[in-house]
Amino acid sequence: MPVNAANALGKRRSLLHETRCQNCSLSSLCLPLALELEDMEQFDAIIRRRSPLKKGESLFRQGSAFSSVFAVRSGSLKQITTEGSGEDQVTNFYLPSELVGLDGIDEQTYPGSVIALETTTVCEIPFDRLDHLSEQLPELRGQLYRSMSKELRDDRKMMRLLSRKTADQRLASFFTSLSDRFRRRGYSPYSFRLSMSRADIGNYLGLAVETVSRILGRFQQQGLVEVSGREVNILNLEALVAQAQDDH
Amino acid sequence: MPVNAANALGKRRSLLHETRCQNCSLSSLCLPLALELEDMEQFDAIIRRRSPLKKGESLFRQGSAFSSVFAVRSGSLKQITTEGSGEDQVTNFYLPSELVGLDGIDEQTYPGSVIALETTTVCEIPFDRLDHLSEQLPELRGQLYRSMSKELRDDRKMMRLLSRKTADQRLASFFTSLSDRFRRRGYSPYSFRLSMSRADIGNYLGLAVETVSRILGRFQQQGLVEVSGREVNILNLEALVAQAQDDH
DNA sequence: CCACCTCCTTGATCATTGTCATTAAGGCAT
DNA sequence: ATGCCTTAATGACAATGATCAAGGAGGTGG
Repeated sequence: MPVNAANALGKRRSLLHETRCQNCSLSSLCLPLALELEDMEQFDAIIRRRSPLKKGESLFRQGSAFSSVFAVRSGSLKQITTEGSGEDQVTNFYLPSELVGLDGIDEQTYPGSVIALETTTVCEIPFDRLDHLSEQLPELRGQLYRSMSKELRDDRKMMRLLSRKTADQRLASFFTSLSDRFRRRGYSPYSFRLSMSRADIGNYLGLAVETVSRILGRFQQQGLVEVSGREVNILNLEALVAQAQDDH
Repeated sequence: MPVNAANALGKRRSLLHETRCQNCSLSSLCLPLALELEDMEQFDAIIRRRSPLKKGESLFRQGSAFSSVFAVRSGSLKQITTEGSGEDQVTNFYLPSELVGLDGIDEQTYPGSVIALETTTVCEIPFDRLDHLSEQLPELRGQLYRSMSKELRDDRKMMRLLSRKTADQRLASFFTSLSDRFRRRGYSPYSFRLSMSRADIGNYLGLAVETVSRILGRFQQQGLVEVSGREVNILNLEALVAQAQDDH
């Protein structure tokens, strides 16, 4: 019994340890990044931890009532929006530390479904409490503004990609952007695993699956990358970056 | 002299009248829309009025330091971003009551130049003062969040348009969207003047100018619209809306 | 009022990428 | 392991929209 109790305590402590912002390895990237320890505790107190999502499970569905934004803790997700009877459209991929659901504030419903691409854990941040806390914590407020602003900026990049770049440039951009995001998160920028399918990539980039396949093949022949299934090895990042630029 | 004084006073009053949020015809659409009269006065106090921009003049240039967001009071503008040695990309058009510059918060520089398409007046809202005021006025804060969220949502729509819609659907979407925005602002949704060139439209929609011209011609033959130069008459809005949808 | 310059239109041709079809490979459950 | 079902690769063909070329319209300044 004492042993069990000790175990239970240990478990609880480790759980607690894992799930506090102060101890989170993402704290330098995530929403509370600008907060003092004391303030971070306040922020920490409004967070709701979720049990992990399994691959394919949805965090929320398009059209459901907006209540929270979510910070990705581990794993990855995609956002898909369905319009009319039309086909789904992948509008975003989310990696750890990124904020999901900000586009639901305006109309108080989520404009797309967000689905786990692998086993994924998120921190749920009830928006009304976040807003209220942001009243007292200017740094938090600023970070929230910055997060939204950054997403706007990224969207502009995406629009440029979709309206001006060739299929090759799109794929190159996709890989260099992923590489960069991994680098920022402390992972290898050269070697990673795609958590999304070719279909997801194509849909996101406005390309047919076949085109994605073909170009991946071409990139391999050119010695830019080495792709085996979903494992990616970037062999020549420079060249890939150059390729991604739409000025030549 | 007394006459002159009276004139001057009259001028000043009318200027004052015109330039206060309470009296602004856009107050039901603009940032302070949720504010009580008393709060609106506070908001009003931080606004800086700008002398009108002439056609082609820029509100700010890409890369210049971020300091303010701007609410369009009259006229219209376009945002263009230049990347590398690549061509310009039109990323947005702004109509009265819309907020310009929100994508500059994150990196503290404006990610694109914003240029008047006609004689245009804007209200300048210094961001630090806006942020500070938003601490005391939850409604203002909420409206700011909503504005950014709406822009994110609109961006998703644009991405969908760019990656999944045909040229015809893009043009149809463009017209129905404009129509709707004019309607909300109390103008005719059927008859309006385009302040942007065909080149701007094409660039924005990811199409060549020639394609824009051709499709406009086709729309006229089909009796959907009547276009003469930059004057637009929508003859069959229903059909145009149907055309804009990407499900058939 | 004319000339010039920009903006717009229209036609012909070409290229990129999508679609269709088929095969191969990989993952998961029985 | 075996087989099924999903995912990926590759080839042939077609289509949408870009590019190139040239002419017309409209507006602005001399």
